Amino acid sequence: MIESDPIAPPCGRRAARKEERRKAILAVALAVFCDQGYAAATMSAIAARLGGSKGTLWRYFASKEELFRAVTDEVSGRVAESVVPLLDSGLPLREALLRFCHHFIATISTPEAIAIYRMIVGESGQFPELGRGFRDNNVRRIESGLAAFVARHMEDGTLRREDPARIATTITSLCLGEAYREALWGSLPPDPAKVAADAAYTTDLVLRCYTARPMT
Amino acid sequence: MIESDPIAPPCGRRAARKEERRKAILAVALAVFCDQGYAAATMSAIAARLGGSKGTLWRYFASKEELFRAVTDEVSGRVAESVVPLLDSGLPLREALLRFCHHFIATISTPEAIAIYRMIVGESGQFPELGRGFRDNNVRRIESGLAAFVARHMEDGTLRREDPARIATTITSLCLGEAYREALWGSLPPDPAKVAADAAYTTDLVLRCYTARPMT
DNA sequence: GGAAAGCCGTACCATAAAGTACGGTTTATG
DNA sequence: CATAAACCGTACTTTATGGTACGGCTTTCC
Repeated sequence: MIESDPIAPPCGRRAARKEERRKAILAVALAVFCDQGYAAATMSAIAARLGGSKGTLWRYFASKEELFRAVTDEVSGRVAESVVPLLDSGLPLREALLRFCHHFIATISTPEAIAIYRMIVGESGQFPELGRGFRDNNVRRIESGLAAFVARHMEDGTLRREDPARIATTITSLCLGEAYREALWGSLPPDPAKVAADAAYTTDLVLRCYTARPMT
Repeated sequence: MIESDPIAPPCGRRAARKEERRKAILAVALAVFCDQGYAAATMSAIAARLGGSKGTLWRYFASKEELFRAVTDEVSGRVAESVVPLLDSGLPLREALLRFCHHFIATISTPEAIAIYRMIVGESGQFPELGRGFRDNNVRRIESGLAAFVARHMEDGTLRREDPARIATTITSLCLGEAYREALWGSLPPDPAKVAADAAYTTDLVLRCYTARPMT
């Protein structure tokens, strides 16, 4: 028998198309899930919006649940990825922290982010891995990044030496202020002024509490 | 005064039974919704667990959605009621705040509280009033209570004069620490040690930042 | 050029759950 | 005691949806 090509992971145009199709499905499913919610979203709706047929959907994902999981997996960590690098900007403490908080609050208050979070929280009674995945892929990554950032500033003497993980949690908790709450509980798009205010307040408070030199 | 009559509302015994029945339905529905989630809970299951028939359910509530709304209405404000009075204990600032935080964190980390919160957040994409009701009946009441408490301690000079509402929000945000997160995202019953630690941490931080005399 | 894979469209199946209908029974009210 | 309301049990209707089956069309691969 003739050997097939042993070295060709990204082989053939066929596999490429397949991958592309998969991404397309995930994207469409994300959109539909986002504006219908998990329960209300139907596979038929997803297929329709995809422009394809239902059969194709089941060729890629064995069930609605699996598709949903794939979607959340795909999306999990997106916030962390977009926001953690900001902490390596090399800017001075206050500016770096402020930028981080601002971007972080703005990102998680997005209608899309809110919709995903709602689904994760809402379904994690039935599927606990959803909540845990969110915690591990998003929250932990962000707080690890923050903790490292904080620790760096302890090294150079700018911040008091306290538990960096605690401070990281404190920062993310404080970021869940008025702006975010209005989005989550009030179903309103975030008000940029409030986002900025919450970011500034968080930054101020943290610096006030944790700078090495006591406040004046 | 009404003597040993077990049910004492002013109306006839018939209306009383009706009210009682309604309460029973709400209680059962709450339980079923809590451990199945809104979508997975079925009216048949509720009727079964109630020991009654489906017809009865529809005599009291026109639809599943209406029943759900009634349940959340009934439950909304429960945390506020159980936790706000703690602020009027007359204890010194630190003790009062610590007690409040401890009780607050413990209450909202309860499996039932988590289950209800998950439903409210999960369904408030489809029914925005749910989230708003939660915010208005629970969050706002709690934070109003806290703000008044804080303002009182500003009056007597214990705390710095800053925006009491902001400080109230800060306190509740800080209470959503490790213990609560483990319950919400990790689907684990709350660890009493962590609850206590989060309460203590929150209290310390707030006092450190907002006591009138700069920290030593 | 021919085989195979992937895909579309559509029709279909099975199931489950919301909501209805109804006859018979208990229970309060007058 | 008679009436009417509330209620139970059960069977039924309707609708929606996850999931399947299949015939034919298009694209990729050799």
